[in-house]
Amino acid sequence: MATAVKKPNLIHQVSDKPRPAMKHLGHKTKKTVPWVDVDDDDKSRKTPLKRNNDMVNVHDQHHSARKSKKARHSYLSMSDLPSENGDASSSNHSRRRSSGTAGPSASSTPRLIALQEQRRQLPIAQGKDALIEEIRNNDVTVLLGETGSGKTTQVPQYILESGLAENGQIAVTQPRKVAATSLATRVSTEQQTPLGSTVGYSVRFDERSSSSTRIKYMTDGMIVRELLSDPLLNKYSVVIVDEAHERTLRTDLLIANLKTIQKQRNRPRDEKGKGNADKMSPLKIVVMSATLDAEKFSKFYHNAKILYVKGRQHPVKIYHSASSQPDYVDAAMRTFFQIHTDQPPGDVLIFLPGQEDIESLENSIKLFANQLPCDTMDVLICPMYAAQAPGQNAKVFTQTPTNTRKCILATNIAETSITIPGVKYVIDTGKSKEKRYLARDSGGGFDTLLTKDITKSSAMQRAGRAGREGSGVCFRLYTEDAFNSMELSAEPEILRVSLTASILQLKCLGQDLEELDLMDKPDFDSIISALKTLWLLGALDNNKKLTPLGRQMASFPLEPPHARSIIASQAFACTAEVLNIIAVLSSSSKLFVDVSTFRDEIATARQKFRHPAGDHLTILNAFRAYEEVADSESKSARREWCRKHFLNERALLEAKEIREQLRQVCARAGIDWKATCGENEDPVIRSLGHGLTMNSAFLQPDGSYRQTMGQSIVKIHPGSVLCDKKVPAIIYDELIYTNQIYARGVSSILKSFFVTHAALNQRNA
DNA sequence: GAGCACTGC
Repeated sequence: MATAVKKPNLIHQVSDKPRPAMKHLGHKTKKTVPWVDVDDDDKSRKTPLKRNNDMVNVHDQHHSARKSKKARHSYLSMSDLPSENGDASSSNHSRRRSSGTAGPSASSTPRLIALQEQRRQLPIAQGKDALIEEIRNNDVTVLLGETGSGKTTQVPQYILESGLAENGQIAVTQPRKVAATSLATRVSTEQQTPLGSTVGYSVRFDERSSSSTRIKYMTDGMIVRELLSDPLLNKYSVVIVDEAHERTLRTDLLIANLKTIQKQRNRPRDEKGKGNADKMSPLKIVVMSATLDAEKFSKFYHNAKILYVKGRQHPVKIYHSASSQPDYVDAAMRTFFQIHTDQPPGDVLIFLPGQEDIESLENSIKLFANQLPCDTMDVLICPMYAAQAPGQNAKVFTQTPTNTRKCILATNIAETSITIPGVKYVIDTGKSKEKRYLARDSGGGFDTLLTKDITKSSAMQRAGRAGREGSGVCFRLYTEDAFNSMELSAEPEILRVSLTASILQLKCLGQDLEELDLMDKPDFDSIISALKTLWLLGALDNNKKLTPLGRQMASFPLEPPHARSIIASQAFACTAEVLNIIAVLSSSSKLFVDVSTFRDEIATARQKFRHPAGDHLTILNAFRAYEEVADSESKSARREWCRKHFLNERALLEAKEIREQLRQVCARAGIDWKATCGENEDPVIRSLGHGLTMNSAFLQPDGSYRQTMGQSIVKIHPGSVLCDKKVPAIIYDELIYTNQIYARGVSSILKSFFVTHAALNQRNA
């Protein structure tokens, strides 16, 4: 705990130390502020973010790139681009009805006129013609656009108006569902067409598009899934990969596939001839990134041209700590009170790695806030993290009461996923938790979840959160040197997650991950580990070739072990039960919410669902109980029931949607999803066992559990109903290393299962 | 006695 400090006046203590690193103090030359101002001069007060070292580097990189003969990169700032006469519909290339995009005559309401005016004011609007020209002349274009440039909403519309996509749709991929749906809504408003006509979206469980759809916002997972039915993506004539810098696993797979698809689709075209007698229409690729690694995308696509568009952000003043702050929770608290007592009103957003630190800081701040003089503003603390009880997170969005300063304690959830209004100050601890898969050639790999230093991109993103509505201030609890030595951007996901599902999916496309032309190639160990898992599940044969079982597994939108469990349930006639469990496990939110203050109440409420066989059947009990209530009660009664039992209804509602989708897949595969085993639940565990064979452990004489595939000692996670129980053998959903290796989602299983299962596998092999 | 960043099909 960080509450070693007893008196509020000690808040300033840290700043009384010598400050050798200090170069310049801001306008407030208070001795007590230990901050280093990164703006040595005031020339760029308008865009202090640009003053960051890596932004400067971009210029340097581009300058040197321009000199190099090989690289074709150019630095097109908005001032370099020819400006356009303002009316988008006057574009020479516009062959479509102008949809009233910017023409004043077409707009009817003042709101729409304002909207079109807003569009014209976006930084990217001035570079429109040059941008379209580049896209027209190049197969691949890399667009580096800062936040607020308008690239995501405008570029697809420019392409549509230019007629570049006449033979197909324009796909715009996003890593997150909310982004895809909200962008589609926004852009369809701008186009003055109903959502789902000209502009639509496609995300899991939700599709709004039609045969007339020209611009389709979709998740990257969705388009990778589409590869299975349309390997050349013939539907699309332009694919825009947005947020490419995030380097999600699916974005990387898409980028690799687009390269080979483009080679095939653009090949028959005669270099000179415009006559497109070929059946295949060419594909244009636009890669959009918000950070500085655009070079990498360019190199990957044969030195594709990089275009740069300025962003629009309010100025954010950045201070670095003069010395490093090992106890970042304590440092965050001191900084918060410095802001609270010295700075004008405005909410504070503090970035912390996890729930534990958030709770600890919440307690410290509460303790001190009570001791402040009466004339200071009140403090309203809003913790915010994904695992938090739903409804608690909503507190963040409520209007801050008068004479109150909101203090938001958030994880990375507030970095990209959620934008919180009213934030003027950001405190950045420089830390986040990162999940990383540790492959073991024994096959018993596991995830680690450890606190790590963030990257420069991340630090800039966090600082930017202070400048959403007006100028802001960001206090970094690390030195400028520490910032300079940070990695530029996060390691791509493909290098740190389990590849099991992706390798299976690629096998269905006839591709091998190890032969794919990827921007970053994963470790050999990681591939071997995934191949081994797939072989164990029966998805691959001894020659690494896809089996019919593997193909069937890939048809489920699930992790291979879960898909395997469902397929196994057919033989045990308990598909109904297994689907219920897998659906809840696949839900993005947790069913059992933990609020530490109600621990005892939660334990009592959960007792009702507790199943001696473990977590899987406990989940089944809870889901069944909910469905009984759901059938007979009103919506509000259901909600109340969930609240009373500390169940997250959102998880249950999502599980029902997933279950419906899984039932459809089952029906297509000829699996009877209605098959039920009734009261005898032993077959359920057996089905799960077929999917989780590699996730099993045996009890040792000393009372610990040891992996069956690997040598690690694992502990049952405290959140499990089997915690502290000693059963001969367990299966688990996942293994996660924090302080120890914990097994989560645990069920008891007969040891003999593994003997018969192994025999069965051998016979099949 | 002890605990868990975030996505996606």
